[in-house]
Amino acid sequence: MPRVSRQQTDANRAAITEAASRLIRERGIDGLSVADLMAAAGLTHGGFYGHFDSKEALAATACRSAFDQSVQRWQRRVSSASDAPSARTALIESYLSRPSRNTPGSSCPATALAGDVAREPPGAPVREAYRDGIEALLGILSALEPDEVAASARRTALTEFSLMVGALLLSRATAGHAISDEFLSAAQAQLLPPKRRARVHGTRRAGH
Amino acid sequence: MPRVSRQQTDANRAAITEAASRLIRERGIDGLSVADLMAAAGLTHGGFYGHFDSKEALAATACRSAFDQSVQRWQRRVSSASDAPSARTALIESYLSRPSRNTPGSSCPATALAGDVAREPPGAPVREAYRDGIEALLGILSALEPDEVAASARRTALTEFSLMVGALLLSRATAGHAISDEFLSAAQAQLLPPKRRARVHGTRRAGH
DNA sequence: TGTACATCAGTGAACGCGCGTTCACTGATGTAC
DNA sequence: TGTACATCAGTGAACGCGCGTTCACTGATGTAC
Repeated sequence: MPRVSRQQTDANRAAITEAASRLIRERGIDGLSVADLMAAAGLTHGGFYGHFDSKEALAATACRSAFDQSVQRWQRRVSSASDAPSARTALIESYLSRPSRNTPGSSCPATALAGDVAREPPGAPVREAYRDGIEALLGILSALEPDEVAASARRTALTEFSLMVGALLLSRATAGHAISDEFLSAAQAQLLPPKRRARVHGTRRAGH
Repeated sequence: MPRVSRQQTDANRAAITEAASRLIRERGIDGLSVADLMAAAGLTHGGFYGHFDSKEALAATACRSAFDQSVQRWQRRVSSASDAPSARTALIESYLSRPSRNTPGSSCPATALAGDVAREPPGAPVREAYRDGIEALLGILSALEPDEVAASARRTALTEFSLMVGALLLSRATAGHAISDEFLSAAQAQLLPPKRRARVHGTRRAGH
């Protein structure tokens, strides 16, 4: 069954990228093997190098794909909200939820990949992808801040995003203990005005 | 040179633990090999299993050792400060500094290991060690909060600690770009009263 | 439109390598007398 | 205190395994006529 149509080739590449974007968030860069990835995409491992130069290049593409998904999800939430404050509330409630904590594979790569990217060497391609993704999410968040001045809105977004990432990651690292939920609810309480605050164990979908 | 004295045996075990506590923060749990670890401790790899049951057990011990070091460092800072607010300021300035960002091997395991521990299976021994360490650091931090009520001080400590971990980790993952320093300075500005705020590029020692 | 054939996407065996772990061995240590 | 010897911490070769990557091969696709 070799020599597949160009259309099928494109679909295969998309399947590999999609599987990689999920598996890299679940297992980390080193935890994802080429053989497992190709199997998840319904192919055999030898074909991998027809689509990507190396696992390193794959990691960067998978990271970019994961951020694209997150950016689109954030933008969709913003579009469907009545105003900036309620969009901001929806984003934060979703981000700091149990479903988000429990399904890293479909969650925000900023949190899922932070530890991996932090250990990558300076010139690694995945670092550029990660930085670009962070800037894109920060741009969306800062536009929702009530701050009048842009520089001030960015500073606010930087600290709020840091808090969201830190709380979600600590919640994952302590999952199974009571403190795991405490991280989520304390961060929600800090970020959201009391009136609009939602319970951590809400019914929102996974992701952010 | 086999059959070393009991004193030397204890010293060797301490050397392995110390090397592991540093290397696991630098390279992660999976990134640290038994052979590299034993070489760093000045021994050959075969002797590892005379000291630890498995690499999994080593990870838990190394995690505990790293947190012990952090707890002691925090307590020393608190003891040498004139009052709670200045102790809190010293801790935060040190945590959110460039030296801390650049030397993960001697930095806080809460940040360095969060991503690794988050991916460990539910029963992994390192999870217990991590949780115990987080609670110990939170206990120190919450005692420095001005909140009158204990529950309120804990909530404050939970969000402040999440912000510190998130900002430091994002700073590492974006190192080499201007935004890396922005994460540190924005979090400092958020956590510290303007008057006492210090520059990110201060001359403090690495660590936290 | 139909035929001939070069292209090349995917297959699966194979590569060298480093991993965690085991184990027969060594010889200084620590103990029994 | 001195001697004989059992103990056992550390050595280094070896294990099976999975990793990233390569490559000869296959045969449907896509093109040239």
